[in-house]
Amino acid sequence: MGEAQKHDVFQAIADPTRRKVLVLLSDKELSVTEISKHFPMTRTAVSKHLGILSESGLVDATKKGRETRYSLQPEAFLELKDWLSFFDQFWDNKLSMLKHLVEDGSKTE
Amino acid sequence: MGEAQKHDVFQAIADPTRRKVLVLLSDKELSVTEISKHFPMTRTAVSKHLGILSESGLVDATKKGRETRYSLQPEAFLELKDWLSFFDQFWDNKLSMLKHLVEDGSKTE
DNA sequence: AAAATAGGAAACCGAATGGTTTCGTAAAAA
DNA sequence: TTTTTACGAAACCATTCGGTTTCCTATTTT
Repeated sequence: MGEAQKHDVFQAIADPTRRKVLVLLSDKELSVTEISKHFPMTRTAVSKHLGILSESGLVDATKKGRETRYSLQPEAFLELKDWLSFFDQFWDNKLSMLKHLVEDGSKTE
Repeated sequence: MGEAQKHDVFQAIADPTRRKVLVLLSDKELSVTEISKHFPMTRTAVSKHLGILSESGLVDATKKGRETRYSLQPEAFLELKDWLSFFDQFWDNKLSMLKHLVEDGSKTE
């Protein structure tokens, strides 16, 4: 019950390599070795990235024989969407305000 | 034209302090000193966070006399929304698959 | 003019990050 | 059974990160 969970979803998507991994996994589940082929770094490095992704809940790791299949865990994106959606209101307001300003023409064209 | 831009939006929102700053700024524009009151750290530390946020484009910094007013730049959230929305399709599919599974009743209730 | 206020720049520090190589182990193939 | 393959754990390394203190420069206020 006392899982520390060192990495959350926000940290997980902060790294470009990890974001690319997520895109790769959106197509189909893959092993570490398969994923590694897409990156100019060692398999171990990719493995660590997968560790962080799986710790954050964004991907699932399932052992199948001697290999581990990594797959997307789309539900985990909800936390991100929820946080982002909070700012939607302001985005809308500010955008319509901007529209107003432009239409009012405070700038002599 | 050759702006390096060390910090992008993904890195910017990775830190919990910065996420909280964004929420604060969503209410109204604030100065560094005002924002600092909400955190158990020095004004300088908060100032650095604001530097990163403003570098990423998520906030705007405008000097007004001796103080700097920081405000939300909601348009910058679009990059995040866009990236996230790519995964919506998979989220939807998996969710409806799950729904199916549940409705089919593979679990004897 | 003097004092107070707002805030950034610089130097510094410990811990975290992203990467490497090396090694051990379990499963599959020969 | 021997060998190959898949992979993680560990130790290590340079750089970045989040924070501090100290100091300097503008603006306000008095």
